[in-house]
Amino acid sequence: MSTSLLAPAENLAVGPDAGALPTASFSPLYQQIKGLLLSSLRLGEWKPGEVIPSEMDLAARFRVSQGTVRKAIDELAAENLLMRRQGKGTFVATHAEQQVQFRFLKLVPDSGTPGSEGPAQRDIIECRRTRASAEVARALALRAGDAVLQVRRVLSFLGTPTILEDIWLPAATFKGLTAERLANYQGPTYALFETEFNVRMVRAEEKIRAEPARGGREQLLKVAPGTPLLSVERIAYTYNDVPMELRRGFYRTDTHHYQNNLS
Amino acid sequence: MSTSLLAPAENLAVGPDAGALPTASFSPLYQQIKGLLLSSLRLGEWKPGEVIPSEMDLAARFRVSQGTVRKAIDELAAENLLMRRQGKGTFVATHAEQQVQFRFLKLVPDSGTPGSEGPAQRDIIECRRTRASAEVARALALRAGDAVLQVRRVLSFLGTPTILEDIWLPAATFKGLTAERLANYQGPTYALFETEFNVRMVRAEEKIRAEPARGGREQLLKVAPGTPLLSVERIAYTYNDVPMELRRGFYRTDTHHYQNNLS
DNA sequence: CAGTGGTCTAGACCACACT
DNA sequence: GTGTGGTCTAGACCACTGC
Repeated sequence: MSTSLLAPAENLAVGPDAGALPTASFSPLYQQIKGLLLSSLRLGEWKPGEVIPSEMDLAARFRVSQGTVRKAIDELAAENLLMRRQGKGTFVATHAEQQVQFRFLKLVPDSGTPGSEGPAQRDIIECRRTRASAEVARALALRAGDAVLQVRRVLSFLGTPTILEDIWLPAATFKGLTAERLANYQGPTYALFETEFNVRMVRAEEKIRAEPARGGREQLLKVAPGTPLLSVERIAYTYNDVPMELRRGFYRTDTHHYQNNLS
Repeated sequence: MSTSLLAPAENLAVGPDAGALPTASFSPLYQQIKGLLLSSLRLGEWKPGEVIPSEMDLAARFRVSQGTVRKAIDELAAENLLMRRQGKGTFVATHAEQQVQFRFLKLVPDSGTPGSEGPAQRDIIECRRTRASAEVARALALRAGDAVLQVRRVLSFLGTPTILEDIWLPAATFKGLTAERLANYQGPTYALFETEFNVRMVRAEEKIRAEPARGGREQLLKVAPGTPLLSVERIAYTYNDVPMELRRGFYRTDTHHYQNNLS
């Protein structure tokens, strides 16, 4: 990795360019700092919602200049892992915030703004412990047969059932999750995961298809059999690209649509 | 806006902090530089694919430090308007590049990578001049009845018709576009727009729904009537958020899916 | 007021590409 | 070698927050 942060004194010994020694496979200092910050986040040194040390403090801790720390933080902020607030500090991002409440839910009402319908009504249909199928195991990087929690729920807006979701979670990590806790918790499900299970979802991948309503889903969503639904398969990841949730959603799109911005 | 770039000499007169004079509504210098770069892009001073002047040259031109220019370019690069290549220079982004060939097409085959099926076969069903409906006019910021070009085409992968698209373009800007030119052009349609009509698409918004195949679309896509299709309504924008294209696509999702990454 | 993040500058050197 | 973007540092000052 070039300039070792295990011997940080070297970085200050020879001047402004100390961190940029020539190497075979070059890794910028700020990337290494970013990695260290990531470790601290992963290990829970700073928890979601908390402030992290100031740029100056971190610079002193890692024996680099403030600008280098800044660049590392900039990237983490761009990835939505940290949140900067001028005059206050830099905070660990959390799903329990109004601003980013719907960051992972791209289904919005055709008229009005996201959330304008008020909070969704959540009905937990079931929450049970089961064994991972081959497909679930592959998605969650488990072995087939490993224990998983399976949750089925319906989200309704203005009284209309709109989203049916099946969620699979590794039972080892989400030990103690029950239908009651899911139903009673106020706020995003991912915020509950943060506070109760110390799991922060960082990014997700979604595969979207159009499928006819069948297999009992038409009843739960109160649509005619065969009605086209949006099938949204999501894998959500924590730090270090570790998959932590598989979610299969069926969205009604008669009054809502999936909104995506390309750039 | 604070420090005026119309009187740039002031910025160098008093030292390192010259650009950060206190103001009522504060606008950082690099944001102003970004605006100037955006103007040059919009006015076509540098065309897609071309190099822009070096950071040092731009710094001299705008009478600011290289670091300030760098930050402006960084943001434009993050928005995919510019492309940096170490050792070579900074280039105006273009849709005519292998790397970003499919930046706006999120439909990928279930197995294999995007583009692994080779180039799509494009059949232009029609290309005609018509008048904007109220809906089209609203999307393209035109007046109802204004002249628009309407294109209908089918994209096929490995011989299977997979995407049916209706495209609406303001006729004033796309004067001279014909089915022949669309069919004969090798490469992304947006690359043709760049070279032939000097229109560069910068971002787009998509609204996605599940809808049954009907109205003749089932025949063009060779599916049974009522087959669920992904309906993708896209508005694409050039610089300054000017809408330049309305596109309504219907995607078969039996062998492909719409891939989206959330973060 | 002190402390935080945010901006700007200046200079040095590195990595990469072309000649 | 020369020129490009990329990294790192150091120091100054600005804008915002809260004591």
